[in-house]
Amino acid sequence: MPRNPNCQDCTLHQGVKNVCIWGQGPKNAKVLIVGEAPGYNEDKEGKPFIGKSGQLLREELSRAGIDPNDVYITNTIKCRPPDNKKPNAGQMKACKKYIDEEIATIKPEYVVTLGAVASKGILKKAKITEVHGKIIDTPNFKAMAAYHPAYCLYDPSKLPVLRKDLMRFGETLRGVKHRKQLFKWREINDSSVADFWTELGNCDWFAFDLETQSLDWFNPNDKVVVLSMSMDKGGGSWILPSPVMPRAPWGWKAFISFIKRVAEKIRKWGKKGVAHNGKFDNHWLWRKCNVIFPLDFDTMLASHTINENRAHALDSLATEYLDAPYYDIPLGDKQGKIPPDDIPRIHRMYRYAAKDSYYTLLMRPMMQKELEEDRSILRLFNRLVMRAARAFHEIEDPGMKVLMDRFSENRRQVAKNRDQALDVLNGMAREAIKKRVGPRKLTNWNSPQQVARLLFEDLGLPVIEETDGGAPSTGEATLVALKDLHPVANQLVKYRELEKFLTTYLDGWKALMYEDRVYFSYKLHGTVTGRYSSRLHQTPRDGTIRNCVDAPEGWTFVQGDFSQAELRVAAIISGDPELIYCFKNGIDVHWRTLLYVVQSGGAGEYVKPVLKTARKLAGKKLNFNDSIELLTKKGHEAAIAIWDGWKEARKKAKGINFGFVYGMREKKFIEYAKLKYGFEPTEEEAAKIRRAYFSLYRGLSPWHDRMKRLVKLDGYVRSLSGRLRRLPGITSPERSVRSENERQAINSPIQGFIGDFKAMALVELAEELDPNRAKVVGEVHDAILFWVKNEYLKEQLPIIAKIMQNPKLVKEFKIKLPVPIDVELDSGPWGQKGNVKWVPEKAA
DNA sequence: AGTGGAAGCGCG
DNA sequence: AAAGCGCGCTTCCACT
Repeated sequence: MPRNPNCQDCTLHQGVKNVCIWGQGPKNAKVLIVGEAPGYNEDKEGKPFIGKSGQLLREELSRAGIDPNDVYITNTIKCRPPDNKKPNAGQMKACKKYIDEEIATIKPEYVVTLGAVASKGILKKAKITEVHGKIIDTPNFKAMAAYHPAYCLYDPSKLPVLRKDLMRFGETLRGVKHRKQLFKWREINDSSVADFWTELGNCDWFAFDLETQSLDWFNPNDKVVVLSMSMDKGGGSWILPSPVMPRAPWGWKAFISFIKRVAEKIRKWGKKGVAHNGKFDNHWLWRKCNVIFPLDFDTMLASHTINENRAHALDSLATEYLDAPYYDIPLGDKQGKIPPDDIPRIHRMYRYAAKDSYYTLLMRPMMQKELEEDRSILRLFNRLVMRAARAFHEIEDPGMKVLMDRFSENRRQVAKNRDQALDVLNGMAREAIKKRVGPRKLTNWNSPQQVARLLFEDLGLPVIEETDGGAPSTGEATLVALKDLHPVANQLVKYRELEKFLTTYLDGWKALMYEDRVYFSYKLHGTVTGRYSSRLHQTPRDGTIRNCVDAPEGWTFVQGDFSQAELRVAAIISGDPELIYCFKNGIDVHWRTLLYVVQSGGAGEYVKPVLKTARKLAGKKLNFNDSIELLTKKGHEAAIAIWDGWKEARKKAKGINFGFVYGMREKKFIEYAKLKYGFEPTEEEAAKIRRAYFSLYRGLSPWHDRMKRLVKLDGYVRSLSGRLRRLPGITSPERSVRSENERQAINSPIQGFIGDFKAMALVELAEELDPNRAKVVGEVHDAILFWVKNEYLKEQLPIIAKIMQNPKLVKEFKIKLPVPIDVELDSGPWGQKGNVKWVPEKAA
């Protein structure tokens, strides 16, 4: 099939200069490189890769020792899509025959795909961040996916990755062997077990990894499939199959007691353990064998501490560090779901499992070296990250106690309300449509597509905003804007909330539950800033779900909050005198912001309430400025006692504080105000409020500027705890990318430090508290959750507060905090109104 | 039958 | 000219 200038298989041929642009290069090329689609220049000249990204590609090929003239270069899609849009599925399909034909004609030994479109189209592999750089075998050629040079031009932080991938690829072409295949694995049995003990006895470090039937370590029905261990100092890799596997050398009792003996010897001999997300493996070892292995180094957490921006999956790190070939196998195989007589497939699984621990073992010293390149990073990893990893095994283990009766009753109620809301919704829609366009099929209200068709076509309502994908949005902001035009809008908001509660939480949690406990896990590497991530974090504040979480019989659930942590740390880092003054003198910052904004002529609806409230508080009529001053002094609680509306007003100010501190501009502010509080400031009013804000907190702008300068200079910012946030995108030629990186440079040190501060408290609490009296059971960013034995509440609350306010590690890290971190403790079912609050003395 | 991107929404 | 930050989960939908 030759090039086809008359192709009309999709719409792309319309409006392009050159239809079906073919590749360029030697017809017998050993390497075929395939990009995405022609751009403007390519379309104009009728040749692929002649613009800036083509130039970059050729440079990088040469740098990798590959002559650009020796390779055949083409695109997945042969016609230029309009407006630099990504080709859609139909276009991909229509063009597939051409690129297949091209590959069949050239018969390359190697194919390199550039970018997600090519990777998906040619290799059927999406997730370019995970698969790039791996040499993958396919029936007709070997292949490697890499980032597209155009993407690297857009975000230069990806360029080193492309460079490294091409370098490695060049070496592969020249036949450079990256690593001698020393890897071999052995299965434990009667004749090999003596060698196993010898190797374990000789090693300094051992790596361990489990394959399991599921991720649910808390479920007694799910079993361990294999344990793999690898030893250094000349040791090899071992497979210890559980009785889940056919021909396992033991039954469950013997398997478990063997693992117990291994754990005992490891302890006795002082062997050091390394694992990739070892917290997970230790959960299983603890629940199934009642032992844990020492976790002295976690390669997943090291990877995150070394470079928070990359993927931390073991196989992608193994590719990066060790040039490991692609070695993944199907999920079912890892779970042991293999026909018992399929020995090769079982051995393939064992080999896979053994490689996991082998690669983990090999990466440990390499990562150790990288950590040692930066003293603060090394300190952070050893004294905080690894300690937290060990602590979280114990924190997660008991799960969260659920009040089952309350939970099921709430589920029933929410389901009923959801069904009712749905009926009302359907009724409304049926009526309205009948009048306008005649009968229609019932809308699936969970489908944004169908909702959009109903709102904007059938009902003829105006489109308010578009989604990222260019479709008319049916999000909450749109529905709020439409609420006076059609009752369906408001009703849909109600339905969505109930549906969310029901599916995501009340039903969604069931998969995490066993008996009366719900088991959450935390990713300590879950964010780029250094916060943790967990499903628990999204639990609605509304009591429906939260109040069902409590402590077991005889214990009390306690939540310890760092009060206003983000603004406090913003005050510390920016040095803003007003914020510092507020925190030192116990003035509520949201309240201060609110009154100042009103005083400066923003939020006009609060002028009257200011005068009224002040009059009541003073017992006489005051002028406006005196009223503001009095309210500031008396505080928000006194004001709320007089007029409940101040509560809502303070909430608005909270949004202002967070938005503006992190760089929100007028436009977004208006949107935010409209959605959350139903008032719509003009551009001018918004600008006024914003100006007032930055003149009150005059230290904020200089701090923003400082962070922008720093990140531009260094390419990273560092938090007080020494954690790095690398922002290589700051050098992008795209203003929007640079701006995004600047805002992250402002936000990350705050978010990151609070995360680390909380972790400092957490490890101390987990290590120091007497678990018979109080124990940590979870965290929510700036809050720590506990169970406290009832009779020790009085004794334990001050101990908890003291550690939370002043963790020892803060001093050890030589961090000085001019503004104290205050905490509030709250006991009773999680988030329940009317719980007992306890505020300790202010921190020193 | 499983996968992955979008859209939408819950949290700090 | 234009710009809050950080997450995880469920559903739909298109695809293999």
